[in-house]
This record gives sequence, structure tokens and C-alpha cells, in this order.
Amino acid sequence: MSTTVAEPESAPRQRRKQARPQELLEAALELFCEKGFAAARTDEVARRAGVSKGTLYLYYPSKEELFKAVVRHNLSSLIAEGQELVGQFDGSSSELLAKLLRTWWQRIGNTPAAGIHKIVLAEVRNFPELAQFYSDEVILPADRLFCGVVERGIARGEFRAMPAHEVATALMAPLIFMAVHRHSFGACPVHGSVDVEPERLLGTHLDLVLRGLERRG
Amino acid sequence: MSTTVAEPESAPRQRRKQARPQELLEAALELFCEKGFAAARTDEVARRAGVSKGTLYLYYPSKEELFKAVVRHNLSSLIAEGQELVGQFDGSSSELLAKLLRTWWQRIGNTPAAGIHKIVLAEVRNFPELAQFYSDEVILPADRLFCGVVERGIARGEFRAMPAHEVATALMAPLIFMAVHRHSFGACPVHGSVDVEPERLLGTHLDLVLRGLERRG
Amino acid sequence: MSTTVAEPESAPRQRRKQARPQELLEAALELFCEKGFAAARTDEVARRAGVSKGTLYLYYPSKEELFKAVVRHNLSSLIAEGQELVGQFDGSSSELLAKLLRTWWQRIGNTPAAGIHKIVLAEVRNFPELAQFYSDEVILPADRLFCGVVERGIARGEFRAMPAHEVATALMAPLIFMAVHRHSFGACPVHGSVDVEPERLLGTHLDLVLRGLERRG
Amino acid sequence: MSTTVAEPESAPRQRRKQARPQELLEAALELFCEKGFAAARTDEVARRAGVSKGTLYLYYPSKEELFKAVVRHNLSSLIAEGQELVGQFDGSSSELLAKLLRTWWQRIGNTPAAGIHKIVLAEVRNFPELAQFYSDEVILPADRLFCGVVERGIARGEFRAMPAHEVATALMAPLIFMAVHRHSFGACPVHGSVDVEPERLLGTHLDLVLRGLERRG
DNA sequence: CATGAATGAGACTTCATTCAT
DNA sequence: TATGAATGAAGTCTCATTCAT
Repeated sequence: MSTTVAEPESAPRQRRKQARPQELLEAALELFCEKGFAAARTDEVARRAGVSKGTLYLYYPSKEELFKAVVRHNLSSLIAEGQELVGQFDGSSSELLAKLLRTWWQRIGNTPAAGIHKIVLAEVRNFPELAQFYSDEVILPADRLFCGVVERGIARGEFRAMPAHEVATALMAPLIFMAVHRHSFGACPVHGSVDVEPERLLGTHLDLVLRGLERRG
Repeated sequence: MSTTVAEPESAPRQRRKQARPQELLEAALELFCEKGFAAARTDEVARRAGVSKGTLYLYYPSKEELFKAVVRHNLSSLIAEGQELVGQFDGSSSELLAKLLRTWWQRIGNTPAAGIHKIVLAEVRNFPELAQFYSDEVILPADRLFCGVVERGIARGEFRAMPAHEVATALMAPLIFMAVHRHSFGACPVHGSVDVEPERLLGTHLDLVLRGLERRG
Repeated sequence: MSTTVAEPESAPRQRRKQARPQELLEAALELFCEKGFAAARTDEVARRAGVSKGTLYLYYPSKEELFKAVVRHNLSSLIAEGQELVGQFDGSSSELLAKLLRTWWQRIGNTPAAGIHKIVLAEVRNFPELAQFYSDEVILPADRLFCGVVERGIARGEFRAMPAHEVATALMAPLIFMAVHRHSFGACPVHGSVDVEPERLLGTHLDLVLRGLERRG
Repeated sequence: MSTTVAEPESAPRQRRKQARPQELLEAALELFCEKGFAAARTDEVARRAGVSKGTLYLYYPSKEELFKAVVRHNLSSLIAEGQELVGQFDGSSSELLAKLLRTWWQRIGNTPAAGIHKIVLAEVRNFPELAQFYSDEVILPADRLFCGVVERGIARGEFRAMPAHEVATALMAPLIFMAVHRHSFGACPVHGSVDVEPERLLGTHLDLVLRGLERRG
């Protein structure tokens, strides 16, 4: 009946309000990646989100809290997905590792979220509270995830016995390298720069390191 | 009597003046590594160099130019040493690679110069002209150097045929990861953080990757 | 049954609306006394009155007008009571003065209204139009009241001949001092502060000043 | 000889620098009295002192510290003078009290410094740290001073036995009343206001209260 | 050459006020 | 009437840069 027609007019303001935090987080991520934390201006975050300076402070009490919200929104939930992937997988550890690295690249490295790591690396010394937060929230869980897979491979006799933590770091390093590069030199108009093609590097890296891990027949 | 004054440039006052730019660059390197570019204050650079704020501006016309001078002064000479090492070496390519990575770590990665790389990664987008300079002066030569060694190994039949550029990147990545880490989280008092021990990681990485490169017997 | 609903204006919803301005004035008085005019925030006035910020502006067009309404509402009726007391009294002038001062303390000095005086003293220079209003409405009538009693005492031969206006001011000063003190230092947690006990000060003051006024036997 | 002519040109900059804190304190006192602490703008303090916004912060690290410096500069030294006066005096206690009150009025009450008390009364609840500071630095010493004189009069049999602290408060109250009034309503253009003439009020107050204190012959 | 007092643009943040719903 | 999300002017404070000495 005609009662269903009543709906649309009441929505915009409310829908707008609901969407604000999301819009602000997206604008903030974008600008933080471009400029870094210190050099990013709160005015411009607001402007890119289509709101005024004051509105930003309605949702986040300070620039630092805004940044932490960006981290949580973009990274915290992704770790859990990785854990799930590992839990459900029942192929070989080499395949699992390949799958995990490729997924990481698609879901994080190749995403605006990867820029966060660049920012944190650069500015964490000026925000001690952030160091602890990011370590607890991102670095430790990610490290645990990759160590677990390496240990699985060793336990199942697929990999040589090697120090899991160092192997995990060596596994991640090229991905992090690319992710960071993408948001620094990769975003600059440089002539004749070293061009890293992610998919090829990922393939080569896996080829190299999985072969390095495996026990000799 | 007065004839002994014949070497005026060695008088302490004079030497002090001559050394000013050098002292300022050292103080700036130290502080930029600690705080990053934006958060470092010119007052403190001057204070650490033992001069007044005004004096800084006699030698460098702006904070930005000071930063560029720091980059140039610390990086431009480093690549040449590597080239020399490679030219003189006549052992196996595996040994050369191991030697090269270990030397890089000792001479650059484990040095204040590594802090520069952290800053450049983080802030190059705010200094467009720096991007080209750093790419030409540092990144490209380093890449060429490592590519050369990989190609040498392949040509001599020591390594499998693999894309040299990607292998070179995969080789460098963990070293750069560590170097950057050292100047960010490594300098923060974080409880329960992931602890990377450089020598062990380097050993594991070489073990992994050289085995991955070598042709099967 | 439905006939009992005959008094619609007493329904809770309606009473609530009628009471709004009153509730807002009470909340505003409370908060202005605590924080002063400048530091009091309109959000909190509204919140304490149980309404939204917007509603406040339906009743008072600005913070400044709200403040003036608070002043008017709390002070305008007070002087008349004093006049009545004086008119009905027929004991000695000393007794009348004692009665008047004690009543002032109970009805005004020891009341939130005294807080208003503190605010007005402090901020009247920022509200030029308030100065005239408060002078006409509060200060002059109060002065007239006290002068009248002093003159009565002189006329009846109970007091020495003294300038009535100055005596009236000297009479009021300690009461005003206490009233203001109560709303400033009296409300702060200060260690080892000078502690004024109102009843004792009032007694001592009357003892001192009535004896000073009386004619020598 | 002509060597003495060399002097004048080297002075202005340095003399200027020496005078800065003093000039800033005077401008600050003036503006704080006019507007109160919260409503006074640091820009305007600087402008009235003839310097830029930034220069103010070269001498005082925050608005609050500036205010405390104003208090110290204008009040703290005056208490000591009062103590000295009391110590050296050897007339009657009535004369001492009269002398003390008249001196207080000339040196503080009738001076820009009196405005400070108005400000503190009004805003101390918003600056808890200031409450303690002002109580320790100003109120307690002043109270001790006046109590001492009252007790001297009682001990020497000149005054009746009365509670010294309350008497001291009653003594000070009209002076404080006038001092505060001077900086609030006294500075507003009000028509037909109650006009307190300080010298007359002081005379009447002393007449009243000294007579009230003295023992009956 | 060297100094350091002075500047002033600009950063983050607050809050009285408005207005679409 | 009532709401509360949104605004933006204005406040305190910082810091790269200048310039008289």
C-alpha cells in the first residue's frame, strides 16, 4: 500500500550520520598515507570527508585517537581472517605459506591500509603510546600467525629445522618492503626508478624461499 | 717569533669554523633519525652542534635544504665501496653474496645512515625533488650492484636461472626491514615486542636464500 | 470516567513544558556559580535541565540573554521583603539592624543568589548593559534600605550622628565578603586556608559595629 | 675624549630586552583586570606591551604562568612591607590599625593591583592550582598580619577580648569591598550608582570599628 | 661570521549558535 | 516544540625564519 512510500524522506540525515565515522576514517587513511601523521592537517581530513573541521572532533577526540581508529579499522580485523585461513587449511605447509602470503598481499599490501605501516615506522618514536598499541594490536599477532605456519611445516617434516621466528621475518620482509615502497617512492613521479612488479617479486620470493625451506629429497 | 703563525688554517678558532657545516650535519642526522623531519626542531639541531639558531641559517638556507644536505653527505660515497668489493672478489657467487650482505649490514644497515632511509621512505612524498635524487643516487646503484652479483652467479652456473632483479630485491628486503626497524620500534620501549636479532636473521636469511638459489646437485 | 480529565494543563507533559524556562534558569544559576559566565558551557546547562542544546535557544536567544534572565529571576524579588521587614518593625534600631543583617545572610548571602553577585562583580565590565540593570535593580535599593535604618537610629537618638551612606556600606561589606568568599575560595579544596565561619563573623561584626554606633551613656 | 661617544648606540636592543618582562606584566595586569583571566586574550596582552604574540611566550610559558607572575610581582612583596611597619611601630594599637588600613589602601587597594583579587575571586574555581598558590602567597600572610595587630591590642589592654580572626576579617572586609568594587562597577559608566568615596568610607569605618574595639573607660 | 630576540603564519582544538528533521 | 549534528570563528601555543647588533 501507500504506507511504504513514506520511508525515503526520513533517511538522508540519519544515513549521513551513520556514515560519518567511516567516511572520516577513509579520508584520514588517505591523507595520513600521503603526508604522514605529523604533516597531515586535521582540516584537510575533514574537508576530504566533506565535513567541517569541528565535525571531525564530534567523532574523534583528537588527531591521535583518529589515527588509532584508522589502525583498528584497517588492520585489526584482518589478522583474525588469517588465523581462520590457517586453521581450516589441510594441504601442505608450502601451499599454506604461498596462500597466506598471496592473501596478505591482496588484502593488505596491495591496499591503502599498507600505508599505515609506513607511517608507524616513521613516527612511532614520537608517540610512545602508539608504539605499544601497534605492537600489541598488529605486529605480535601477525608474527604469531606466520611463526605458527613455519612450525607446522617443521613439525610435519616438510621443512628443515630452522629458527621459526627468523624465518617468519624473512618471509614477511619482502612483502613489507613492497608495501612500504608502494606508499613512498612508488607514489612519486621518478624517472628511471627501480620498478618492482609485485606479482613477479612474490612469485620469485616464494620460489626461492620455499625451495630453501624444504628438506632435500 | 711571529713566523710560527705561518699555518693560519690550523688555529683552533679557524678549525672550528671550518668544521661547522660538518658538525651541523652530524647533529641534524642524529636528530632527524630520532624525531623524523617534521618533528625535529631547528633550535635543537643548532644546540647539539653547539651553535646558535641563527648560525644554522648561515650554512643552510632552510630546514629542507639541511635535510637534503644530510642525505647527500651520508649516502653518496657508500655505493662505490660496494662496487670495489665486487670487482676484486674471485670466490664463488654464494660467498660473494654473503660477504656483500654482511658488509652492507655493517657499513650501512647498522649505522645512522640507515635512519636516513627510514626518514626518506616516510617523507619523500612531501619532498618531490628528493625522490629523483635519492632514486638516482642510492636506490638504482644499489640495485645494479646486487643484480650484477646474481647475474654473475647464474652466468657461472652456480645459481638457477631466475629473474635477477626480483632476486636482488628479495635479497635486500630483510636487511632493509631490519635497518628501518632498528630506528623505529627498535628504539621504543615496548613491552613484549617482537625482537629481531640482526645476526641471527642475517644467517637464517642467507641459509634460506642461498640454498634456494643454488642448482640441485 | 473521561470527565476527570477536565484539567488538561496539569498533565505531566504539559507541566513539563511550562516548567522549562524555570528549569533552565536553575541549571544555569548552578553552573554559572560553579564556573563563571565565560567558562560555563551551554551544552551543560541544557543537559542539567534535561533538554537538548537546541531547546535552550528556543527560550533564550543567546548565552548572554540567559545570564541576564538568571540575574533578573533571582534578585528582583528579594529587596521588597527587606522593605517589608523594616516597615513592620518597632523595636530598637540596633535590634532592627541585627535582624536585618541576619535575615540578609539567611535569605541571600547563604543562597545561590550570592553566587550571582560574585559573577556580576567579576564580569560586569564585559556586559555594559548589565551594569545599569544590576545597579538600579539590586545595589541602589539595598543601599537605600540600609541607609534608612541607620538614619532611623540617628533620628531616634539611638546612634551617633554619622554619615549614613558610609555606615551602611561598612555594615554590608563583611556580609558581601563572606557571600562572595563562599562561592570562590570556600568551594576550593585548599590546604591550610583561612577559614571564615559565617555565624561567628556575623556575631563579631554586629558586636563591633553596633557598639561603635551607639551613643555613650 | 671622543671614545665616550661610542656608548649610546649599543644600548636600545639590550635595554629593550631587559624591560620586556616588566612591560608584559603591566600589560597583563591591565588586561586581566579589564576582562578577567579567561576572557583576556594573550594576543592583546602582547600587543599592549608592544610585542608580538610569540614574544610573550619567550618570557612566560603559558597564560596561567603569566598570571601567577603578575600576582607575585604585584602582591607578594607588599606583605613584607606591612610586617615591617608593624614591627617598627610603637604607638597605640588603634593608631597602628589606622595606619595599616590607610597604608593598605594607598599601596594596594587604590592601585591596579587590587584588580587581581577580583579576578581570583571570580575564577579560582576553574584553576585549582591557582587557589593554593594565592592562598599561600597572599591570603594567609595578610590574615596573619592583621590578626597579629588585633592580638597586640588585646594583649596590651587597649582592646576588648574578642576573637582576633573574625575581627581581622571584619576590619579588612570594607577595604576589599571597595577594592573589588573599583574594578567592577566602579569602572562601568552607570548612571545614578551608589558612589563610595574611599577616604570617607575608610574614616567612617575606622571611627566605627576602633570605637567598637576599645574598652569602656 | 655569529648571535638570539623577535616575528607571525599556522597548527590543533573548543564551543556558541544554527537548522534540517 | 524539540532535537542534536553540523558549523566555523576564535583561542592558545609552536616553531621556521629573519635581522639588528
